[in-house]
Amino acid sequence: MIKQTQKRSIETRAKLIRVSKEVISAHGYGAMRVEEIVQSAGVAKGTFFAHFKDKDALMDLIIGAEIDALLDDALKLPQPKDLDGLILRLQPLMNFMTSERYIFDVILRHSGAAVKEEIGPIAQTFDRTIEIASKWIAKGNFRKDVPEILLAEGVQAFAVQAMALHFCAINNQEEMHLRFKKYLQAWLIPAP
Amino acid sequence: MIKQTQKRSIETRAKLIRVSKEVISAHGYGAMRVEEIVQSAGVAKGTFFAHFKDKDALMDLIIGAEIDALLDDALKLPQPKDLDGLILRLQPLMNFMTSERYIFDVILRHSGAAVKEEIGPIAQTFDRTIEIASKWIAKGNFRKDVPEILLAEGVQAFAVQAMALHFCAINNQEEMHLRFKKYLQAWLIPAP
DNA sequence: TTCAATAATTGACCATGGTCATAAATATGA
DNA sequence: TCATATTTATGACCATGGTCAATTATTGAA
Repeated sequence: MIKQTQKRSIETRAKLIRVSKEVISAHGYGAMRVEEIVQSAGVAKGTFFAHFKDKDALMDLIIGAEIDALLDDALKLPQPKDLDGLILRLQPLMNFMTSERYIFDVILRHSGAAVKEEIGPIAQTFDRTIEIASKWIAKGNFRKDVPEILLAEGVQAFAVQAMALHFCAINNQEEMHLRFKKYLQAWLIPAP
Repeated sequence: MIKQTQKRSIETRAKLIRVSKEVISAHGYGAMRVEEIVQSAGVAKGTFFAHFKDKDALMDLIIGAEIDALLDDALKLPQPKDLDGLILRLQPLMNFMTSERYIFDVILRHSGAAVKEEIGPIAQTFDRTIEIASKWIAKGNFRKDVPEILLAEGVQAFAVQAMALHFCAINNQEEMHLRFKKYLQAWLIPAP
């Protein structure tokens, strides 16, 4: 038997997401409170959890959508061919991910999905990023001794590392990108 | 003026840590409840937070100590010289870090310290791991076109990536180590 | 020993995410 | 349209981490 989803339910869910985005753009991700969302949306607290497994699930959705939008933007620009171009394309992504400690934490929690069947929005964007990056890498002037998918996975690993260190001490965003470049230089263009 | 620490305080703190370790070894890290700790220790809840900034701070301490012990173990063994040896030395570390999803989350949260002055136990073990790994790498038969510190940072980045993917879908520990090896082969012994 | 200053502890209270039995709304078949 | 089944919404309640003004213990100088 297939569960029938009523129009009312779809509307409530949409309202919750819309209100959440409004609240977030006003006060940031970390300050979002479920209580505030349900009050602004005019529904009961239980309704929120009838639509989203937990607060993190909604965050997964909204942050995942934001990342997807940034990937769309990156695809509108000409394909990068060298290291600097590659880094430049990934910069908006990394800047968003590090714009709030809370965002980065949510992303880390969701970057590996719990089970393959229920792979969440953020985990999907990670897959998508690897797919996109591997195509860029294949077309560019980078090492060829290793499959481009592996190279793309490495780019992601280094991006995470650079972002994690960004929250350390007095590192600013410029420093983060410099560190990222140092990693990628050694990873994508080795010269032993 | 220097704060005088009384013996009583030191004892209370030690008791809290001891009880916490007991409770954790009985039920795991994720199941630890502050309420249970203070009851077992026979102190008030406020006392816990007088000794530790928050629950995470205690976890940082205990998990950091565990990692340090594993690093000590690794240093007792002969120094690795090839890729398999390197991976073998890091295996106990990675197995512990992935033995509970909660542990891995705590580690990720603390791997980059908030400010340099108050770098926590886990962040310190990350520094120490890089230091140790870089020495191993310097002595081994690996690429020389890049400083060993950078190589060690990369090893850590790939370890985190392999561990994160371990929680994805049906990956077991063997698969995690295989993936790790694939990364390190390309990172430490490139052949372009 | 006494007393004032400082350190340590206490526990009632709060903040916030999350649950679940119950009620209300909606769809469906006769 | 009515009766019944299914979906959706409700809000009192719970779990758990965390706060802080008040209390108690300790120390050291007179």
